[in-house]
Amino acid sequence: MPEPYNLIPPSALRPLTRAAGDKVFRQGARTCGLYVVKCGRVHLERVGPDGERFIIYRAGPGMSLAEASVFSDRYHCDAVVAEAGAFVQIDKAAVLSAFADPDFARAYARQAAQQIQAQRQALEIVGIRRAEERVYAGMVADLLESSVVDFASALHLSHEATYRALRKLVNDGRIANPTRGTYHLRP
Amino acid sequence: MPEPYNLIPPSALRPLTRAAGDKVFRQGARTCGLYVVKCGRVHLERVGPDGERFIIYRAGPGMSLAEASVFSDRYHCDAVVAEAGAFVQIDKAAVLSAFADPDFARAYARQAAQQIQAQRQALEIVGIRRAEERVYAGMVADLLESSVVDFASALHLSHEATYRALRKLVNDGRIANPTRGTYHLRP
DNA sequence: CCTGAAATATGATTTGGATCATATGATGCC
DNA sequence: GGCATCATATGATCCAAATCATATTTCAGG
Repeated sequence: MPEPYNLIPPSALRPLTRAAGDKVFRQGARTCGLYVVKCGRVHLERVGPDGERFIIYRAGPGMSLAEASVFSDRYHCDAVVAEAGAFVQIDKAAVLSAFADPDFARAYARQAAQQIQAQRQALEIVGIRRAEERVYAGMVADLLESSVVDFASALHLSHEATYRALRKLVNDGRIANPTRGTYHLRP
Repeated sequence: MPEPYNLIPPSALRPLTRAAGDKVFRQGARTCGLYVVKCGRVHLERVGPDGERFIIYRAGPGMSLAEASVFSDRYHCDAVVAEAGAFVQIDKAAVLSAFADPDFARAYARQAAQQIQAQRQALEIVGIRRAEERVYAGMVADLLESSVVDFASALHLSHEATYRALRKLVNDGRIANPTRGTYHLRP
C-alpha cells in the first residue's frame, strides 16, 4: 500500500475482491475514489472509435489506479480485472479532505513526484532503440529486480532479445553473470 | 507554468537564464528547489558506471523538473541545458510550507495525478510494436496536436514510419486526411 | 519422487521499422 | 521575389529485433 494512504482514516477504506473479467468501475460511472491493488492485476482500458480496446495502464500488486478520479466526476475509462485479486477502494471525499493535513499532502506529493520521476526514466529507457543499450540502461536504472522475463517486459523487449543482450554485455565485460539467472553491473 | 505554482509566493520564484551546455544543477549538490522551463530545453542526465551519460528526462517549455528534489537533500542527477532558455527556480522550503495550504495541496495533487495518468498511457502506447497500431493508438489518445514530427517523436517512431502508418490508416479508412498535414479520427 | 509449468538460454528465419535518398509544398526572411 | 529551411511525403535498402523452435534447469504441487 502506497504510504500516504496510511494517513487516511480506516473507515474510508473499503476492501473488495473481484474475479477475472469483472469490472472494478466503468467509463462514465460516477467516481467514488481511487484503488490500490493488494493482489491480482487490473487493466485500465479505453474503447476506440471502432470498439477496439486500448489498454492505458496495467496495475499489479502495490500499485494504485484512478488517482485522478479524486478530482473528477466520472471515470474516464474501464477498469477490468485481468487476474482475480483483492483491492482496496479509497473514498474520494476522504482523500480530498485529507489534503487539509499537511503531512498527508507532503507524503502524497513525495510519492507522486517519485513516481513521475520513475515513469519519465522508464519512458526514456524504452525510447532507446538498440536492445543492448536499452538493457544496459535498464541495468543502470536497477530495473532487473526479479526475473529476466519481468525485466524484459518493463523494457518492452522480447525476453529472447533481452537474454541475448545480457549475454553480449557479459561477453563485453560490462555486466557480470555470476550464476544462471543473476546479473549485475560490473563495478 | 503548471498551475499549482501560482499559489507560491512570488518571492520564492527566482527567474534565471542559461546558455546551451550550462548546468542548472549538478548531481550531489544541495537541493534548493524545483524548476519550471519557460523556454528552451533541459536534459536530466545520470552518469553510468563507465562514465556514459544517460538521459533520464527531457523537459521543454511549460514542463517542470526535479519535483522530487523538494523531498531530498541532494540532486540525484545533472540538469544540462540542451537549448538555451529561461527557467524559474521554485524554492524548496516555500513549496514544502505551501502544503499547509489545502488549495495548493489539491492543485498539486490534481496536476500530479493527471501527469501520472498521461505518462502511463504514453508508456503503454510506446509499448505497441506495430507502427500502424501505435500510430492509431496515438491518434485515439489525441497525441497528434501540432506536427507529425512531434507526434512521431512522442511515439518513439521515425517520422517516415509515422507518415507511412498514417497513409495506411487513411487508405484503410480508419482516419481522415482532409488536407496535407492534417489527420483526424474517422468516426 | 514425479510431473508439468515457467524461467533460462540460444539458434534459425522473417519482417517491419530505421535509415538513406529524393522530391515537393509551405513558410519565413532579407 | 528569391532563397533557405522545415514539414510533408514516399521509395529502396538494410539490419536488428520479433518470432518460431528447441533444450536445459529450476521449482511448485500432487
